[in-house]
Order: sequence, then C-alpha cells, then structure tokens
Amino acid sequence: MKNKELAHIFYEIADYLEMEEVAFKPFAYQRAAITLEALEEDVEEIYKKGGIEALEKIPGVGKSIAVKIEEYLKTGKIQYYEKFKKQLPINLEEIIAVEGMGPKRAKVLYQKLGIRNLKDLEKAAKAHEIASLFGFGEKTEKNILEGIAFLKRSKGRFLLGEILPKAREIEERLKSSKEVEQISLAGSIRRRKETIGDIDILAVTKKPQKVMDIFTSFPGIIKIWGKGTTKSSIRLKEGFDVDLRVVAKKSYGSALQYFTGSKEHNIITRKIAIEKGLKLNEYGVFKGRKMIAGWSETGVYKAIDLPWIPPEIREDQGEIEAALEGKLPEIIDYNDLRGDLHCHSKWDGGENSILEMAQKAQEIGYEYLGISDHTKFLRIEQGLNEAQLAQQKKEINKLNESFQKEGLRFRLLQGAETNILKDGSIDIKDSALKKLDYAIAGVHSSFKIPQKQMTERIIKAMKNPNIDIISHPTGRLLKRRDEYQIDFEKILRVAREFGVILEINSWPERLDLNDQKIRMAKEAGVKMIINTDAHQKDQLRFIELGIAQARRGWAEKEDVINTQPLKGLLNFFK
DNA sequence: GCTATGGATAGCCTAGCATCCCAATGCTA
Repeated sequence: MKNKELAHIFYEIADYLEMEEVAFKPFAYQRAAITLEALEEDVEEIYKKGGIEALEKIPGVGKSIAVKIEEYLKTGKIQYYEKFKKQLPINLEEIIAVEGMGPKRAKVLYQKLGIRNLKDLEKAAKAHEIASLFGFGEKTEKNILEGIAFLKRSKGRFLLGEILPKAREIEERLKSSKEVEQISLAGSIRRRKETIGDIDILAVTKKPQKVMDIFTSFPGIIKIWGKGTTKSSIRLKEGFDVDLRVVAKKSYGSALQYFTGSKEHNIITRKIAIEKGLKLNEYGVFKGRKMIAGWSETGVYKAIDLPWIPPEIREDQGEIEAALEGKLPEIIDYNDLRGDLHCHSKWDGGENSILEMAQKAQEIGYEYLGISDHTKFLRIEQGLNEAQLAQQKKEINKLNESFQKEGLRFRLLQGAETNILKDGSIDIKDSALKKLDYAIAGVHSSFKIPQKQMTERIIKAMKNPNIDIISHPTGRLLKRRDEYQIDFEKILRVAREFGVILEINSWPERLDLNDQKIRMAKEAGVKMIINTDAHQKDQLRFIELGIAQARRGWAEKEDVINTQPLKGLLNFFK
C-alpha cells in the first residue's frame, strides 16, 4: 500500500511550496495528501484497474497530481519533489515537527546558519545563535529547545494508529503461508499501547527456516537485523522494526503470554507461580520437570488460578489483585458501540456529505450517527454559524425521513463541535445550541494559559446548560504537543455534578482521554463517550483505537454512553 | 493545482495568537 508514502511526499511538497510563498498550491497538495492518507483502497489497485483517469476521480486529485502518482508507482520517485529536496537539502519533516517551527523559518535557518536537521537546530539554539537573527528572538529560541526536548521524549515510538494496519498486513501475509500453523501479534501492540516501539509477532510452524525466509523477503525491508530459526528482525522502510519469533506448538500459549507482557505484569504472574510451587516461563508452566500448561494462554492463567486477563490491562495496575479477588472488570468489547457522535461533514470542509457519512455508519452496523461540525470560531475549518446550523438541520431531517421510509433502523443526530473561547464562553448562541440534539464543546485555541485559568475556562463551558460533551479533554497530540494544564480532578467533580460527558477521542494522535484519565473518570462515576472525530468516512474506523484506549482504562460498557440504544443515549443529554 | 461551471477561468486558505519589534510575520487551529 503506497497511499501513506504518497501522502507523505505531497505533504512535503506542500511545505516546500509554502516556503516559496506560492499561492493556493500548498493547499491543493495538502488536500490530496489528506485524502490519500485516509483512503481505504490501495492507490496502486486503483491505478491498475482504471489508470490515470481513475486516479483523477479521487477527491483532491486532478491531472497534475495524478501524473505524479503514476510516476511514483512506476519509478518510485517524483522528479518534482526530488528537485525541491535538492534545492534545500534539509530534513524538513524533522525540523517542522518542532512546535513553532514551520517551512519558512526552516528555510531562513538553513540559509543563515546552515541548519539541516534537528541536531543542527538544537546545537544552534543552545549556542544562542538563533535569538539574534532577524525575525527570531529569545522566546522563540527557548520554545525551540522546549519543542526539541518534547520530541526527544517520544522518539523512536510510533502511533498505534499508524503501526497497527502495517502489523496486521504482515500478520495476514504470514498467515496466508501454509507453513504457519498459528500466529499472533504480541508485545505492546497486542496490549494496544498508544505508542509502539516495534512490532512483535509470534508464530508456530514446523518449518521455521522456510517461514523466516518468507519473512525476511517481504517487500519494503530496508535492513535485516538478524535472521535465525527462532528469531528474525527486520526494519521496514516506514521505519518500523518487526521481530518474528517462532516457538514450539506446545509452548505457544506461554510464549504469547510472555511476549505480550507487560514485563511488570509478567513478574507478578511468575511470582504467583512460584508461590504455588510452579515455574512459569516462556516455554510453559512447570511442576518440577513436568509441563502442566503452555499450549494456550488461557491455560497458563488457569494453571496459576487466574482468569484470562485481556492484554490491554496487563500493566500491573491492579489487574492481578482484581483477578485474584474475582473482581476483574468486564471491559468494554470492540463490538459494543452503537454509534459515533463526533464526526464532520462537507458542511465544515470535511471530505464527505452527511449522506455518505451516514451510509458508512450503516455499513459498520451503527444505529445512529451524530454529525458535529465545527462552529464559526474555527474559520479554517469553515465553522458553521447559527443560520448554517439551522440549514443543516433541515438536511438531516430530510435524510432521517428517507431512512424511515426505507425502513432502516438508523437515525442521524445533529450536534456541533463548538469552541470554548479563552474566557470559557461558547462561540454559538444558546438559542441555537438548544435546537441541536446535543452539543460538544472543545478547546481549539489558547492552549498555553495557566492551569487555574484553563480549568475555570472548561468548567464554565461544562456549566453551560446546553453543553453535553467535552471533546478531547486534555488537548494533547501524541508526539507533537503536551496536554494543556488542567486540574483534572476538579473537572471530574464538575462533570459528575452537571452530568457532562467526557470524550474518548479515537483520532490516532489524540487518544484523549488517555488510559489513566479514563480510569479516574470511571472511578469518579463520570460517563464517557467514544468518538472518532472523523473528517472523512473511512476515518470512522478509527473507533477501534478509542475502544482499545477505553479498555486500557478499564472502562465497562455502562461507563460509555454510546453503547446504549438511541433512546437511552438521548437520556444523557441536557 | 483542484473544482466548479459559461469549458477557459474564477475562486480557493482564514483569523487569532505569540513573538518580535513597535507594524509585520509565521505558526496553528
């Protein structure tokens, strides 16, 4: 699948064009990149089936970009892009990742100081060479250093959402080989951690040599770290490292348990085994020399008198104690949701019409879908004003009527993702909010205000009698931006008192609330909702990432309101 | 460079914010 690679190139072309202050083209390339990134179908397949013409049918792709896609599929390169890179031989992506740095500043720093990469940038900032440049200053230099420090903390880790599809692709590829008897993802990816270091895969086969040969000859490998009969490691061009381990069939369960971790969780399971006079390792559970379990993971847990524990909560955060007391939560299942209440339509510049979003939701099997477009403060997102919301309501009503006529058990709801302004007020009048089925409010500006002020700001919004949901409550962007400062416990108290729902946003970069805060919310008796924030119909599938996060936070079905049928759901709204 | 519509051309990507320098710029949503 070359969609992501192409998206990446087009994003960079947009940056280069931005740098040269070309009008409108950057936007065009970005748009094409966004669509490609989210596209479910493989561009290569699209091209094979229908050629250039089919490529041009992709929204945001016209003649010129289609030709470039073709060039990439045929030659692996795009000359137009290579030329830019030659002109400005810097690691643009790396430099722009620093908060506060953009293409134009990157260009200036290259020209004035010869800065090519993150290392150069850090060195120059530390040597105070940047502050004295025209257009820069003390504060900017300090921000650059802070930005670099943040990046370093998340270095070498990938977003679950970007790595999981690739991991599954490899798993499927191996599975399709007749030599592979059993296979599973293991490690942090099986535990669905929000960021992942590398992909661990575990397999059972009678012909390890052959399976390893298949594995190490996958397309897209840029390095083979090692190749043996029990373990091989490769690096893919996307930057992911993948480890494949082959184990004996009789040890599959214990190996899976061992390689899934976490390390802390495993230390305790081993201790429990010792207390029972047993030995637990990656090969099995042993009584003296006799192996008493290890074929299946359930069997391993059973041998030490524990129920099977879902991988998402194997973090030594009390799950073993809970299991011992028979109080393991019945965490929410990947099939429990009946709808998604945070997605965007063409009305605010999203990719798809309301009907297209609704059809996708029906395909997924949802009972309802809430359209929650941005509101007017966010001009770049073409936020809706009161009059447009009223207009949109008409379209939604009409669609609902037609669904009813077709006998579909499906309802569209109208929400809105309003903005919590700096003073805590909402950018849409109460009279218009009242007419919505529900209203979301989120912080989209002024992230760097003091904790007390930010907390008060959000609380003021929660107390608004028309606000039902707070979207992405902490505002973090994984690998890009820290949470803004809030007193979360205080927010929880107010949420509970005023019946405000906190969102678990499934967007790969957000996953906000995070696992710990989900657990705090659950314990505080605050209800949550799992939404995708999809700006494109295919992004509705991000929901599994949010569910995974909810599971990691021990959330149960009743903690999450969109597990409820429509009628029950509506009861939660003011 | 894409999309829409008069099929060759107009319209699109804005506003707030911080920073830097005291009016302008770049970044971010």
